[in-house]
Amino acid sequence: MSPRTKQQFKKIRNEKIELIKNTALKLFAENGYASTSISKIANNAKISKGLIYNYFESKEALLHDVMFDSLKDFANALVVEDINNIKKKEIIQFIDWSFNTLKSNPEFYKLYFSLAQQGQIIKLFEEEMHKVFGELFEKIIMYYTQKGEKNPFTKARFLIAIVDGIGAHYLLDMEGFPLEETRKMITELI
Amino acid sequence: MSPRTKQQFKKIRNEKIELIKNTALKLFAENGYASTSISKIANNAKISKGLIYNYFESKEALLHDVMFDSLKDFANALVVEDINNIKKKEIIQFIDWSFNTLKSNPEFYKLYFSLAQQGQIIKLFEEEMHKVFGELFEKIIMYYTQKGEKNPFTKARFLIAIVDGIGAHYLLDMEGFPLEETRKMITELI
Amino acid sequence: MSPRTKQQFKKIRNEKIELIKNTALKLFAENGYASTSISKIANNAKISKGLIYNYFESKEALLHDVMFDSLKDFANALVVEDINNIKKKEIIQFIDWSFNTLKSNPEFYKLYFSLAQQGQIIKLFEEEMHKVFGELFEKIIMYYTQKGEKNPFTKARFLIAIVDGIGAHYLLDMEGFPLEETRKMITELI
Amino acid sequence: MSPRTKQQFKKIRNEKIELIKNTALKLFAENGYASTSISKIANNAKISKGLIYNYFESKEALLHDVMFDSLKDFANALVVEDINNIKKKEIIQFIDWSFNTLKSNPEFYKLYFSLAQQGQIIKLFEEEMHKVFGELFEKIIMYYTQKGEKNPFTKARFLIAIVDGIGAHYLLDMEGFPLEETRKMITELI
DNA sequence: CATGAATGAGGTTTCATTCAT
DNA sequence: TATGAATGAAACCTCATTCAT
Repeated sequence: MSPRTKQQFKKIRNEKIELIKNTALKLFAENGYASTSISKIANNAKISKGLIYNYFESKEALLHDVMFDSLKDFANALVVEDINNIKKKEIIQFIDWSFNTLKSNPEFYKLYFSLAQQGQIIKLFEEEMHKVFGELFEKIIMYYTQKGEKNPFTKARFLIAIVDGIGAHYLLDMEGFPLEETRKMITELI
Repeated sequence: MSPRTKQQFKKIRNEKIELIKNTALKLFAENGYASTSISKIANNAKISKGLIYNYFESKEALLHDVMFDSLKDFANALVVEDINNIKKKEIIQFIDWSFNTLKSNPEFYKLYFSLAQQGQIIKLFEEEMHKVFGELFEKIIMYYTQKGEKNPFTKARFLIAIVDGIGAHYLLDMEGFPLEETRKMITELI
Repeated sequence: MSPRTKQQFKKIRNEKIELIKNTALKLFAENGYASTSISKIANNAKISKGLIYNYFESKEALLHDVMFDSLKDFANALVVEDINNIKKKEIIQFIDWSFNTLKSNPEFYKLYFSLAQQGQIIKLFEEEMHKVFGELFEKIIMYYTQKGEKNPFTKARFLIAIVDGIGAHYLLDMEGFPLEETRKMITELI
Repeated sequence: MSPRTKQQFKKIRNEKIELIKNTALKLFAENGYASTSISKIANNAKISKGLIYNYFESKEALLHDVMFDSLKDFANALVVEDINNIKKKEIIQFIDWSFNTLKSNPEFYKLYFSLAQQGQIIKLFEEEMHKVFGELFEKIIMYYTQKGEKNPFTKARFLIAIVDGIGAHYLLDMEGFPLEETRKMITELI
């Protein structure tokens, strides 16, 4: 039992933090944020309650970090080569990415949809959300503008709304919902 | 000195039940079901906690009744004159009705969207939801079938999903979201 | 609907009082005093809660009156013709009476046994109990004294204790318990 | 800074569990199960309400564990050397043990007597009770059978009933009741 | 005499958080 | 770093009692 090096400590820290966040995301998504207790998270992760408070200031801070992680991925999801000439293919790639992560990481979306309407809680990561979705939104507006659409703003709002709508309904019935076919329908709309 | 008549009692009952349900709906929608305490509802309605339990067996029963009321309205929203010949106009009227009630009664939708992803809670009114949305869904499938669409099922799913998507995004930003224009876009899609 | 006479009112009063006391006794015996709510009694008797408070000051007062009624019967149960010459037959008749009422009115005994050990509650009818059981006890002591027993006090205590023991066990298993045969055993002991 | 060892935690747990059970038994016995609140138990034990729920799932679970503990002692109280030849001395030793624990641990008996008549609650530890008292009862039947009694079943029922009767009356008047002398009377009956 | 709406104190239970080790 | 005992506020709920009619 030689003393651990700083690096070892750091590794342990990071592993534990990931474990806690993943467990929290899973349980928040399954049962809702308010109905998931810190105890449940600790039990599920097979650690103690106290340890969670070593890494996160509060339950709210944990939720924030959980959401932040997933939101970060969005920031880089709509890659645009030339901002002055956004291509349809790039938009479609973004939609595809969204649907793929919806399938591979449904927990985040479930949590997002269940919290989205709750003012108090959404404030915890309002800033990040605005930043990420704002940028995304801007690019789509620009795309439609460049395409010569009359109402690029409305078009962009519409596109994002229906992607979310499809996502939400897919999560409500993952077996029955025709995700691939609706994906194509959206693609045709763009 | 004679006791109130049965009618008088019934009137009091019904008024208080309405008061409680309306207050509950408002608060559930604002802050979520789990985060809304019975105390808050009582304070907001200016009655005692105990009275709520005079009229509702539990917090869950209250939620059930609140949802049930609004769900009932849906049952009659898509009026079809001839089931063997559903008209485009009828579908559009339903969409219009949905958007109008979204504006006039946003609380129900907020609550619906925030609960939709939570299996445990949705079970409270699963039966009603299945009945109402099931019938709605059937009619839309029939409409597309009668129109000769190749994938009426997918089309129907798609339509409902994007209506929900628009609804959700409208609620997230009631001032900024272009509801009227997106409504037209949907209409064109049908 | 001519106005009721005073007698009619009195009759209604008495009938209602009996109804309430009987219902209360039944429910207290079944589920315990503390676990029986005034509401349950009202529902069971098909009257309103308020009416109970018309006739009884409080739940405790109701319990008192319920117990008092049954206790009164005890007062006259051990009939003694000549106090200076109590006969064995008279004692046996009392035992018989006890066992008969045990069978015909088990509720009172159940309630009595379940409350007997609870100091706070027993105080509600301590006075009556002392009076009734005291007199009873005195007579049995006298009987044993007249018979020339060395320890009449102990004998009396013993007799009452075992009658209660038999009673309690009979109530615990009314079908299986050999009441008649144990009654004979007691009779032989006297 | 290292966490307490498992043994240290176990010791703390066990001590607190004992403290809570002892306090609960005392208060349940004094005022009855239903009339004893968790708050009272916590105050009496000088701990917080919450801690009780760390160790017991519910008030009912606490009652169960409290009863279970005491019932276990009964299981070994009637020691029989040769099951085919149960001796009078062994029965008497059991009676003696009963009376001694009645004096040293009256709380359990008080609680037992006050709950015995309440079906709902008794179900919490019905299984344990049946096991313990069933075995006891069997042995006494066998004893009377081996002695050549005509009605060993009735005799056994009678014996247990009167022991309980004596116990109950002793608890009602611990100073005045002649426990020693009634004990002898029972011994003579066997 | 009779009703049941209404209250509020107090009951059981949950849980985020703290802290000694 | 890690544990889980401990707290206390607040949640859901019950119920004896009051009172206007």
